[in-house]
Amino acid sequence: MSDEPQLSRAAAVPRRVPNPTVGRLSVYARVLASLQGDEGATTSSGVLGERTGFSAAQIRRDLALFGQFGTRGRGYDISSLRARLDEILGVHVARRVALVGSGNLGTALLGYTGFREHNFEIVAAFDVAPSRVGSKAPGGVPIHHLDDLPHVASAENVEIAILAVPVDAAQATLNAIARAGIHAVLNFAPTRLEAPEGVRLRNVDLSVELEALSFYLANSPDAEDR
Amino acid sequence: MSDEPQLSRAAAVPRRVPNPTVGRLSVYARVLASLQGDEGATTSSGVLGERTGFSAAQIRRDLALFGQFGTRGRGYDISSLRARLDEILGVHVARRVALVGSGNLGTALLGYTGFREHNFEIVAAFDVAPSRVGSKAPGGVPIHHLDDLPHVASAENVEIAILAVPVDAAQATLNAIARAGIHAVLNFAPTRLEAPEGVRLRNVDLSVELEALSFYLANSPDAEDR
DNA sequence: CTCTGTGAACCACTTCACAGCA
DNA sequence: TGCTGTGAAGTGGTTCACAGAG
Repeated sequence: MSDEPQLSRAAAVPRRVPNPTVGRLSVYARVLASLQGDEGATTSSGVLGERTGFSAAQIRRDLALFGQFGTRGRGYDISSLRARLDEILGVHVARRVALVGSGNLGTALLGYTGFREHNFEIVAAFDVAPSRVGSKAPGGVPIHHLDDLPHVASAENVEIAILAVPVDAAQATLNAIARAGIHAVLNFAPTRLEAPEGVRLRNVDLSVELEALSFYLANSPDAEDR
Repeated sequence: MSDEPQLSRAAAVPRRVPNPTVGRLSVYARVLASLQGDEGATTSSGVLGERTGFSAAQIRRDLALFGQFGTRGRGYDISSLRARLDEILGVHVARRVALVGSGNLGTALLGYTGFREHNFEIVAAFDVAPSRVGSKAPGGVPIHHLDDLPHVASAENVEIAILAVPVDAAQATLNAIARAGIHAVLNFAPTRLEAPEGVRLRNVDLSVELEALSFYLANSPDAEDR
């Protein structure tokens, strides 16, 4: 069972995929979407390289991880590669997302149209502030009390949580999310969280990003010329 | 001049710093801030490791890049290490930031209190929508027309731009930012941008983050057990 | 005995370079 | 001929493990 004879192409997702590859797959999918043209149109690792800023070799290597979709001499079929990438990324089905924390940032995220385009659907929001609970966020998403998370999450089949609560509440809220059976969390709270068993956690940390920029300003490798 | 005899500690910022290290330094600084206690209190790479989730060896390696601030057997002096990190990160002086694009996400960022805490100050916002230009964003930050960027940026000594415009406008706006003499940009537009000469660009891409989470949901390494 | 600073080993990811198929 | 897929080499970052300072 370790070596089922591949019917030439296709191929399942391999045991281990390098972390950086996952992010790039998402970029490839986006570029392919913008390239999508006539039936049967193809592209190449070279073109994708120009459009994505990654090297052609890198792209071939990434794609080859999942099987061989290319045709030597011709390149990759745009629409079938795109379909396969969506499938690999699991975005061929709509993903149901909960927004936990409906403050400033949280509600701004609700207004971000990119989610829908990428097949992510925010189906519920949560908060603890009495002023917000019970109302609807912009876009008509109902705001529930955090205590209702387990119930609502399972009723709504939530798969991903966006965590946008204050730092002090972040770890406890993350734990509650985990207990509610949600296994993927995108955290915006600027603090290092301990991921509960079985939970995939990714962090978007504005402070870290800004401080990194500040670092480069302060230590510009070629600051002398301006 | 390549080898001035270090007066034991201190040490300038080295030629090359690994990219991941920069982000970690920011995390160390944050944890040190939360640890700050009595005069002369110390901590160790072990403790910092617990608090940050990075390995103790990793932390020692990162810090040693910038000189030797530790004392064998005792650890690191909390407040002096913190001060030195702030200096290395360039956040011992306030950094002046412009917000370019004052839509949903942009204004939400204005409400993010973390900036001030970390010594980043949003001094101006920009937009092209007549309905927004001329008004003040929440927090009292004036919204200028994008055309005034060069003028305002230099008058206000803006060093960092936060780019929060729609995808179609992103590259052109980035170019305008570069022409205005700003050399560090944090981009929220979900698209791969070409950084103009001399511009440090960092990306925060929600779609990529969510698709990465989706990937792990779809290909959970241990999906069988739940 | 503790905890740093650091060579050396290790590992993960990337790039090179080319054989081979269309 | 053009472009993929992939061994092999290379690069960069991390971990090990320990000498040595306090």
